[in-house]
Amino acid sequence: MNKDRRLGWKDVQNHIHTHIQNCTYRPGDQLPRDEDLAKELGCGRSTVHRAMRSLADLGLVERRRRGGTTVKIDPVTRATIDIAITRLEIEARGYLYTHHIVQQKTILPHPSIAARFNATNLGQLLYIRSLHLADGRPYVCEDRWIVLDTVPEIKGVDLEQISANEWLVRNRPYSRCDVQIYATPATVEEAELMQTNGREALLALERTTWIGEAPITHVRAIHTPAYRLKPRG
Amino acid sequence: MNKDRRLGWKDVQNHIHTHIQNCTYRPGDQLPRDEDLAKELGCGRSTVHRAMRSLADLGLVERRRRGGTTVKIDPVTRATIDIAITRLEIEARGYLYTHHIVQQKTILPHPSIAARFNATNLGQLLYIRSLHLADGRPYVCEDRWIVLDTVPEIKGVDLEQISANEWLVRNRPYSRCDVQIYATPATVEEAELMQTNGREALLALERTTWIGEAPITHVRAIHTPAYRLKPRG
DNA sequence: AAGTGGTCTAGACCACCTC
DNA sequence: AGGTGGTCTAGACCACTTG
Repeated sequence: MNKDRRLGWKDVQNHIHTHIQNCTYRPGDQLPRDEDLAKELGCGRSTVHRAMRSLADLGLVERRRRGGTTVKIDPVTRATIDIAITRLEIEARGYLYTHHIVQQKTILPHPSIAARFNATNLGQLLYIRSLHLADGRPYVCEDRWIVLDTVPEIKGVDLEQISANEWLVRNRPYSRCDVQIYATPATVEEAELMQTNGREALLALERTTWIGEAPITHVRAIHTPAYRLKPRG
Repeated sequence: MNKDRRLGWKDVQNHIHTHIQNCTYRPGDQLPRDEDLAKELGCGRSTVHRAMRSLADLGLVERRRRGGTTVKIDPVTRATIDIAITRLEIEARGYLYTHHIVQQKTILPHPSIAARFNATNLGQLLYIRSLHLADGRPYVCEDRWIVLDTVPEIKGVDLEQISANEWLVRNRPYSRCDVQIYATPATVEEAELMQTNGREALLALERTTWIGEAPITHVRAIHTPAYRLKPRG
């Protein structure tokens, strides 16, 4: 006996998705109008709409008013990366997290850093180089520049107790974040800190954040040679 | 005179988002029930729901039935990467795209490749090493393994005319894609192909795809040393 | 100008989870 | 067990864009 429950939007999504995988609908093809699909499948138009919007979010389908829905001609592979607090990432892998500060000083911004913020007159920055360890082994080496004009309170925080990474995430929401990912050879000092052979290839993850127009922080995180960044599943 | 149009879900989203940035709502805080917000703002519950779901998708907020909506305690930075056909990526940057095949052969899978597919008995693979150039300069070096049992038609395709990358995207939808990103030193041969100094740090982007349970292809794309991967803005 | 998707509403019921 | 978010519907109107 069939449980003939009402059709949900995920059912509709699977229906279309399957047809795309079947090549029943091929890249560039026009899909039926929402309303026709609704009648055909026996559900409301909003249910079809919900399914279609989801497929559009996944990048599988393109929708245009008056133009209808088409299967994307040149589909992209869309991957989503969640960058968590380093402590949580390390603990999620089952390791014991520790961290310590290698260097900390107040400086005026080097032009290359100012350029990242796309700003002049940043004022003084707090620079911190810190090492994050998993079970005592180097995991991430983090260079961070914090704009003191935007985040003056951080001067009173003991950053050996709570990492700058964690303090900022907890206390300073941002409205914009630029991310860049690239490979970089380890400098001599970095190789020493990470306990690797000289000039290994390391994965670098750069982030720059603002709240409104005000720059908050720029950070460059260098990972162990074996590190692999995996989009969420 | 105020145009007092009806409130849209994006208005509601901005309203909440602003309060989160203001620290009116701080990480861990409970947000009002959808229904209360709807009354307060003078719109329908579904409009609030739409806004909240969007914030949840952005990773800013957590929703639980009966538990209500809370501001995420440990927010993650969520970045979305669109991996397009290499030709389109190069053309989007305003360069002339060319590509050529460096090596092509039919082989049995090396265990490390079989492991990527998490399969045994893959049968024969088509291996292709190809170079993709932007204005004649090396841009990406691609090593690709194609499972011939799943994609036999590719044997009849002239892969100098259309790259395997593009042919597959156009002709073989996938249902699952694993992505891994890491840094790797260039081998001697790779350094030669990419016209860089030996053992540079290169960004590698690996993808493995399946349709249903059937493995399609595994590809390892190595980028020029200067390459920076930027999530969509 | 007309046809498509986008959004909003009010009401109903469901599913899940916490209290 | 009860309250929260999740979903569905039918109908209405809007906004965009293309034929």
